[in-house]
Amino acid sequence: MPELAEVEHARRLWDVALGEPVTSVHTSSPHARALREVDPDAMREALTGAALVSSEARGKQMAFRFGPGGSRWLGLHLGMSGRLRAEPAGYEPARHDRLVLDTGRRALVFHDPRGFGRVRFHVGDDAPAWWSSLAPSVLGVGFTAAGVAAFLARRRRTSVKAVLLMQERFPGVGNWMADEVLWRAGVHPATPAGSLGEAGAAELWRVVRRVSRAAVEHIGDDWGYPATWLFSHRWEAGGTCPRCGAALSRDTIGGRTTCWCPRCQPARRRR
DNA sequence: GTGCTTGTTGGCCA
DNA sequence: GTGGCCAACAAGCA
Repeated sequence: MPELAEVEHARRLWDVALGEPVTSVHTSSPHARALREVDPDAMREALTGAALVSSEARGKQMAFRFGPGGSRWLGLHLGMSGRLRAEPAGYEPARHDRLVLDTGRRALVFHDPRGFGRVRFHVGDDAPAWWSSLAPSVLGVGFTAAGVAAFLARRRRTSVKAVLLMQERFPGVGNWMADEVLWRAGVHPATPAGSLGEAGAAELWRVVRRVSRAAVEHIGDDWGYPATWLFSHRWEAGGTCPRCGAALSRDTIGGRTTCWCPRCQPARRRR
């Protein structure tokens, strides 16, 4: 389920170890896909003895910084099925644990059965490109209505659903958030991005921010979203629209399973 | 057994 | 070069 809010939540789970030096580093098989971009031995050497000093999430990406000045950069992406956990000291790495950092007081675990997640590592005072080149947060000042309008215009023939999934403009928006946004905006997911126009783009911009902010506020240990959200009904058999009660539609749009309300999000007439 | 899956990438084609 | 689409990656679940 890792989208913006879940990633932010995952990041906080590891923050319990802030200030604690790493005593040992366990990685799964060196040829695991998740580790394809790192040298496990070099990472182990650079992290051992270094304390976790800060963490940050940007969209679906996370950076954990270790050591004096935060010069050791550990980047994590959860992929489809990744989870972060903090376990008591003495934790034994289990199947599909891609990375386990032991601090002596607890173990920080990156668990990812499907292996679409990704570990990156960098040593240096400056942020590596995989961190510094990320798109501006949808909750920050760099995410503007004008930027959204220009992006939609450039991808005018692509379905708005597929466009919302593009991390280069909507970092952190994933499949369920895209559907939630379109449902609230009353836009059919197959609508070509270019047909929304300036007003439609501005509305989409507003709703992306609103859904993102609300998702971050609601994420927590009990992790559930309100029953008034499409999210709560999209996977249940015979799910109905929480706003109008109509049976929800489901189809593949933009290459992903997409759920929408045919009454609240009618297909657009061609102009 | 079948047919899905909350993500990303690379390759192909227009 | 840009935009657009899709298969592939892997494991678990119904």
